[in-house]
Amino acid sequence: MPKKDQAKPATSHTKQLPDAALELIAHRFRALSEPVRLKLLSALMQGEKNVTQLVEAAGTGQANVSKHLSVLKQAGMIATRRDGLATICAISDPAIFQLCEIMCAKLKAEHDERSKHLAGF
Amino acid sequence: MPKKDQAKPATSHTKQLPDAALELIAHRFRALSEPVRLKLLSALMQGEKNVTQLVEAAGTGQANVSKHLSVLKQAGMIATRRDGLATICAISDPAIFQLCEIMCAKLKAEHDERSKHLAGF
DNA sequence: TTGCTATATCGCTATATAGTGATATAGAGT
DNA sequence: ACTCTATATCACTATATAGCGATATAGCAA
Repeated sequence: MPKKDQAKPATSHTKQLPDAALELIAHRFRALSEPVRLKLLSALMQGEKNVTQLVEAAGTGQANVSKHLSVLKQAGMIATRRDGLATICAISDPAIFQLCEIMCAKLKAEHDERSKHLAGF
Repeated sequence: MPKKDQAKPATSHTKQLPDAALELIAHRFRALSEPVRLKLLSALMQGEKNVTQLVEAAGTGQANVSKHLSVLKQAGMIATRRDGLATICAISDPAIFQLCEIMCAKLKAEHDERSKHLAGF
């Protein structure tokens, strides 16, 4: 019979993270894997905003923004509260800043590298 | 005619990152958004490995692993070299470690939070 | 050459999800 | 009650991609 993963790691040197944890981590990275959601987070880095403001910032439809916001919320990246008619959104996890900084630095480094290749042109 | 994004930011206060950069960043986060790819990276954190070893570690088919590796390679996260019959893979960007550490810490914090809620049970 | 092994690629199916327009719900004002 | 505004949800289409089996390619050995 094929060996199946149990709750405890079987050999303790084969895998350092159980599959369930990998799925949770992948799910969170996935929340950051869409340009519209990054644009929403980028807008929220300047401070909390209501959905109408975010629709304006995102440049896509209201229904679409609403869905993207629920993805970010489920991933624990933003929090929402109701204020009268408006739903106010704010970044709820400062780790977002670190993650985006690292990824941006990576991008910038690669961009500089590409520019260097064109320098002698 | 509908207004299209030009190369230069129009107003310079509406968006801090151009759409093209957001797409590149999203693309890189997307490479980290699949459990199998995270498992591959996790295996590579112990040192470089050939594809056969990675197929074993990933627990999925060889064709699938090959595709996932090409995604990671295109995202600049791993590098490959040929050694006889084997293709040796290695993590090419130390930023991966930071990204995963932050995400894991986030997960752990949330898990501890959930456990606390069950503490009085 | 032939054969074997390691890896990559192709063709396909199934699933997930981004986007849209229409509708539903919630809250405030009349 | 009705109306307006803000947001959420539904129904649908289109696209992307994970996974699989089969095939192709590359390198080594005989």
